[in-house]
Amino acid sequence: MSLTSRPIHVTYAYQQVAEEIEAQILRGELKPGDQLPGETELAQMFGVTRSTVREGLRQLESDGLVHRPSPRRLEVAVPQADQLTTRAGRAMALMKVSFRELWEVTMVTEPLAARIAAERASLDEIELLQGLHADLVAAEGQMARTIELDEAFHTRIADMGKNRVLGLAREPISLLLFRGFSQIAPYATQFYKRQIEAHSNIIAAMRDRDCDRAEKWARMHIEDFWRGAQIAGLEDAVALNPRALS
Amino acid sequence: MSLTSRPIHVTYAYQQVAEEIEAQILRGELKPGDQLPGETELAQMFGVTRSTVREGLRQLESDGLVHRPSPRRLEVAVPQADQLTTRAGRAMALMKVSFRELWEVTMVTEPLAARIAAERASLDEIELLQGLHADLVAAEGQMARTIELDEAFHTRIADMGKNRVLGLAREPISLLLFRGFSQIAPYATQFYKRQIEAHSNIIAAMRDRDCDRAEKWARMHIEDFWRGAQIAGLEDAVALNPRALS
DNA sequence: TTACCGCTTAGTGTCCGACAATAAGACAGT
DNA sequence: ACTGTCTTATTGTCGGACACTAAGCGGTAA
Repeated sequence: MSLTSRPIHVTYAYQQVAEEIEAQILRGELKPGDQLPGETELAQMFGVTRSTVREGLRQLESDGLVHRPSPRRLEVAVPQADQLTTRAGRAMALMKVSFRELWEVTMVTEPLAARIAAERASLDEIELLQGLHADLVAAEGQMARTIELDEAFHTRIADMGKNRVLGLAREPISLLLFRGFSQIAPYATQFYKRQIEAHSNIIAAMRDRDCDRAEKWARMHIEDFWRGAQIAGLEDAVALNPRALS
Repeated sequence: MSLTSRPIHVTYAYQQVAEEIEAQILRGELKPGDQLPGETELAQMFGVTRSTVREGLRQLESDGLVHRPSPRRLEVAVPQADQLTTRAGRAMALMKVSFRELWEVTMVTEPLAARIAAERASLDEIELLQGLHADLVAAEGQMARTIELDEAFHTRIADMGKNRVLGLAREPISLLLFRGFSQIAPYATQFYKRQIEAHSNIIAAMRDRDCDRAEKWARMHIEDFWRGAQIAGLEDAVALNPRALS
């Protein structure tokens, strides 16, 4: 007997509060920056206790839909990318994703990022990127710093393409992947040179507005990374959560 | 004058509760499926009231780190992809991302998905995909159903590649993009035929384990989508939140 | 024995009331 | 107009309370 039973949806009061406010935000009745009534008032409005409202608010807060600049102000939040990044990164770490999985995706995101950056970046932005690259060159030998700067370099490129979807999608992935570099660096000693070469070429290509070249160098750069992972024998190793390292 | 001010981090009790439990999960001291102590006990452990514990738990709950199968059981959750999808989709909708942004990324994710699926999918999986395709063919003319099935088709392909990172990254994007198709469909009448053709060819390529061909057809398929958007003049239109349509 | 059934109980969801700390706004002084 | 003080509303936290129900227990029946 197959009796199609939809799991009944018991909605607790605090959930309803959260959902109602969420719905209003999603429908645009509440716009980012708008201030919400105080807890007591909300409690009255919904006909529940303040405790109940609070639980709902905590949920919305951690959903990133509302936000407290100060304990006194409760306002509709503009969605924060880093919130999502944290969450996605955590999820991937808990899922124990392998470097291979991360790499495969990075292998398409970074070239795309380089391509559209080459197409759209302003000269100022390219200059800033150059500065970041200089820092990276100067940091030769310091692994932790190198990783941090490399990651920043790639994120910057992604931002330059002015594609927020790409930014959102790639950030948690590149975070995990590049951080993981600390595990492979000891095995890939000549990686630094190749990295610098690749970065230089990407910048040069961007100066020339040569999308194809920028894309190609980005791809080669990520391929190099993979070679390092192969040498280190970490292709199917699990990427660690950056936040768990502290 | 640039005075580097780190924003002081006032951690309220409920936050500390949440953070402490989160840390234990991330460190692996608490593994998915583990049951947590009751609220009263937690309150004693942390030396706070139950109300405070509850607020912390609500936060963790909506973070997807813990989860209540029944009100009595509070256990460490295995991260749910759909939670992240919802959140990311909401964020993108609120950021008012354009079809162009969505499309640019989809243009690299879907071909990748097709490629690795062609490489790794089992014959059974390909068969199942074929079935999905048949449903889609049968649904000709019904836009809503077509969109739904198309979306399912692409998601299925992504799953077949056994890359969870790709799955996580592409899902919210494709959701927004394909749902958006309802806005362009009226303008792209011959799209259905091309869609079916593309899907057929992808499946055929997968049967032959021809990664390149699978990738190529996926790319063409997504390109077609873009042509539709161009005809409809929606390249820079804002994608609507699917959840806001209800 | 195993399977079923009602009872007990611990734990949740919600409520109420309270209090110290403090941010925000009003107000006054220069 | 700017700065400093005062008031007050609101938050974070507390403690206690109660109805409801899921889970475990023990007893009964097959």
